[in-house]
Amino acid sequence: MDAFYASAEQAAKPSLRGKAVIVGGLGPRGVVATASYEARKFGVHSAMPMGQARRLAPHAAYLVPRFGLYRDISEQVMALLRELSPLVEPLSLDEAFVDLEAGGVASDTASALAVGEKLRADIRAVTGLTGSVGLAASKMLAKIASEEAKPDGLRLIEPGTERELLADKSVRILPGVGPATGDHLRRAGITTVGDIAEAGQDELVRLLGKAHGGHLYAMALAVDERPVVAERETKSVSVEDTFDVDIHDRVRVRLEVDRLAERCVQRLRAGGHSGRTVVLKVRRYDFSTLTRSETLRGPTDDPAVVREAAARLLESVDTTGGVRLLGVGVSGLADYTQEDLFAQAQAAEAEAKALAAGEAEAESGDTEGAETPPPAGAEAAEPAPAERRWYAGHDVRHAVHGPGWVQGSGLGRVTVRFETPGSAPGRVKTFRVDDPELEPGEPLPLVASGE
DNA sequence: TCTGGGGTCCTAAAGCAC
DNA sequence: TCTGGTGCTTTAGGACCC
Repeated sequence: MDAFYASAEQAAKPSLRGKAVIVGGLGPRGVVATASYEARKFGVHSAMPMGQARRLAPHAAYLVPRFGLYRDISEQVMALLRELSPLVEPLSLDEAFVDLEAGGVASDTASALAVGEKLRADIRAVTGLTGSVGLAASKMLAKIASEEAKPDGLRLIEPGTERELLADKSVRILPGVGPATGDHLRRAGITTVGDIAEAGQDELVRLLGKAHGGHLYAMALAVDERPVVAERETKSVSVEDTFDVDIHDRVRVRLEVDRLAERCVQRLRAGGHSGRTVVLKVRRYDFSTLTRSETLRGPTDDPAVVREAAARLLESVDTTGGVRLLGVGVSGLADYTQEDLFAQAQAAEAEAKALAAGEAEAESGDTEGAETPPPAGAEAAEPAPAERRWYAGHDVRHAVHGPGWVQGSGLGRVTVRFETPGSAPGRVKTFRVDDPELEPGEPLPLVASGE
């Protein structure tokens, strides 16, 4: 999908069509998730700090992402892809590989082009958004083709022309070559894909190591045998928060770690998983990042267990100077099964017994494990009841004026633009943030579903 | 207003078993 | 018993992707 989040917002908000739209975190440390093509003309691009984007495009519309909406659209598109083939590999909400051969599509150029154009038309009809299609003999080349097709295009790489096509391109177009590897190669005098092919496998392996070097050399020769894999199982689950200002208070750090552990376990459970390894991530004031991990004897999805492991890991981290980000993750995932439950119950029982035995022998000293966990989810995030948050870009409904979206808020006021995906650009009105006639709304369908 | 969040994969070191 | 090699697991970090 082209500039996906921004395009979805433009489709939902008529007044933003043709305008610079930037979707991302709006806090002091936010970054750009997606910039519309109009915004890209100002030099704004993804991963750019929001402050820099505001300097480059001060008049753009700045919106908070609405993942629920994007997920719904994504599901519509993925459903279209699954009509083409059972082998669909989503890369993200807005990208996927499709193995057309497995879908029984004839392998000639004309058939592929026909399927690609029909898909683009279907995506537009169903979602109201444009998507681009890359057609080629491998995942790498299809991806490169789709990049070249954007926006709103289709590109087919003819078999046999691959190496020629790659030769002059920057090494950065190859998957797996980011800033670090790009620099590394440049220092060795390698800047194009052709240079890699010329340098030879031995040289690449010497520069980048066996796995990475060998892989890259193959890519440079347009050799990519990676299959399209429909269902890849999750390997880890994590949550992290960057704070608007660094946290110095050790007690607060501990509290945030508890909350993150709680959230992490919720997600873990929602996915039907349990895991053995708990990971704590700390980004310090100077952006240095460290992780600490602990592997348990068996998989768990118990919030108390994860919280306590994370707290233990925190003990080994120096946070003087301030903490910018905290994260808690669980890896070593196991399917959540009866066996796990059984093993857990047994482990808990054994632990309880050991503890009881220990206490019986010596009822002094050892404070470990004696502290009672705080009541689940209690004093945590208790939002001040009067203070409603109105997020830029989110849908609202007014008792008199109907559906609209938040254009901005501050100083006790919230500005709403009243328009819907199918309407003409709408008018703006301003209300008090606690206006009883104003309430949060649900995203409206981008395409009228009337039959 | 310098640098998000959720992942994956690779590497290297260290500890341990054999 | 000492030593060496090997291979697995755990841990930490880094690069990369969208």
